[in-house]
Amino acid sequence: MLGKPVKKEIMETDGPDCLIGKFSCHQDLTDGERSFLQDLQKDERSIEGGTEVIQQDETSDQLYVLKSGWAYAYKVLRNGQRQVLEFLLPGDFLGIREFAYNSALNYVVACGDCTICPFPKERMEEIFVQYPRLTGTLMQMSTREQVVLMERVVNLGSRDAHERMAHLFMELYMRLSAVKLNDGLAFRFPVSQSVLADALGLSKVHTNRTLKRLREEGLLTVSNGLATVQNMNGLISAAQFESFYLNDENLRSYFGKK
Amino acid sequence: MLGKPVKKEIMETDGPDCLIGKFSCHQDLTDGERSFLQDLQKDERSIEGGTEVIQQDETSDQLYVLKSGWAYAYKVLRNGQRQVLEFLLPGDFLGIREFAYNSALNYVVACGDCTICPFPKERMEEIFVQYPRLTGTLMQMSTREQVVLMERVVNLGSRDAHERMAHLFMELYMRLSAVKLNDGLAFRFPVSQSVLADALGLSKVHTNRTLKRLREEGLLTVSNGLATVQNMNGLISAAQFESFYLNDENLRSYFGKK
DNA sequence: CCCTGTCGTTAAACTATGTTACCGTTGGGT
DNA sequence: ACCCAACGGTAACATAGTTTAACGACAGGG
Repeated sequence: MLGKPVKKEIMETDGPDCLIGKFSCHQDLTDGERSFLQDLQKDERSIEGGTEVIQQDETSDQLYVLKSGWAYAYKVLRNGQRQVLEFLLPGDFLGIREFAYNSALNYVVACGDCTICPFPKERMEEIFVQYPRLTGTLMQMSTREQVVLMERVVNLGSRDAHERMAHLFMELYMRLSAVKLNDGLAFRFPVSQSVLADALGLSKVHTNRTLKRLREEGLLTVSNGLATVQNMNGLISAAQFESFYLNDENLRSYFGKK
Repeated sequence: MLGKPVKKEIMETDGPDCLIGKFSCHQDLTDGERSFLQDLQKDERSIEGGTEVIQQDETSDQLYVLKSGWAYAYKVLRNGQRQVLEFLLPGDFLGIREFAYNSALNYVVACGDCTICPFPKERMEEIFVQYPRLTGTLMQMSTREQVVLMERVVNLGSRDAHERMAHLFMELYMRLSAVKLNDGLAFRFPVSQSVLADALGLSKVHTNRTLKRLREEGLLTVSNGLATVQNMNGLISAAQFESFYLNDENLRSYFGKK
């Protein structure tokens, strides 16, 4: 608990190619497409934990690829309540939702140190005009994110605290293992209980209680920024988790591949 | 279903052009684009209330434009719970979210009689290849839907029953009045309390209580399939409603227009 | 015509979750 | 070395929301 001499850090498999990797999941890339994508990531910035990458209501013409580390998007209501909308993992775009708007609709903040690759919004328009195949993939990715959001709506609307939390951890586990960022049944989880509470729409206290219950049931432990699934089947059924919506095999292919 | 003699029906301003109208909000259309869109709606079908247009887990290569009437999308959990994900209004696409997947992720069912225009999924791909400007607009529309979903996440995660219900009615009012389907402060609301409950993530009983409270506070009445806002400012502040996210003026333009 | 099912409505008892309050540990700043 | 802020943890109490159950209105079907 203390000296953490061993603090085993899980590799963040970033490499210079996370964007290409992401698109490759959906389609085979031509050389032209490949070098276009590579060009988007030529710029790279390190930011430290807590940095706000995107500010609600502010205008920016930058988009980012999250290359390593975690971030989360949140909104603040007038009464001060904060709602975490989603966790962003390596390979995700930051601000792509805002690119259709004149100003950002939510904050995005790094949770733990991150590497991000900024590029100007206008480059998206190049895609529409010059790379119809990439556009199709982009639409697919955007749809996929919508589907994840819908699942979150179900989570908040229809599940109780216990199911909800189990579901969130399953979602994260699946998303991380899709890009090999898990370490067997464990994964890095750089999220405080209070952020977790705001993601689940629960109070801090109840979040803590629920976490404790998951631990006592032998389903999952979280400590020291590390989450470990102790009983996968148990967790899956506690969450009523359907992996379906996250499964790339269920994605329809438009252009070559899969 | 049959005689319904007087039942004041509010006009559903459909016309043959709801799709074109929708795209025109985002960009000026060329003749080619216009006739392509018109072609998508050449087919037209009437369906009666309760018909399931899209079935969870089933495959279809049809997409639809909802030309008149309301529909809603929902999911069913293993324990039988139903979560309504969104209400679909005239001019909306049905199934566009599924078009990236091999099979549908949720049901879509008509609430009240509807007219829909089916067209094959493949026509979407034509858009990517042949109409980059339409593609950009499509991305914008998809982003917009995501933003609405995010607002729904906030609603379910951070607001209590009263705020939540007020917010939903404000959202619907705004969306309807954007396409002139309101009648002053009133609008058609063909939704039973139990569907409403499943949309808000509340029990039927509490939904009824909350509706009663809104009525007693003089904010909103719902009866006989008709919702009437009695006190707009009151409703807005009860909902902590920010019209921002629904406002087309906040959309960034890529290609001509606005 | 009655019978049955759906819908809105309300009351009372119960329970999941929120609130407030407090404690110990850790780590960074001065 | 100190202090302070952030964080995890827990208990006792307060309340929003659920569950069950019951009633009337209404509509459709035989």
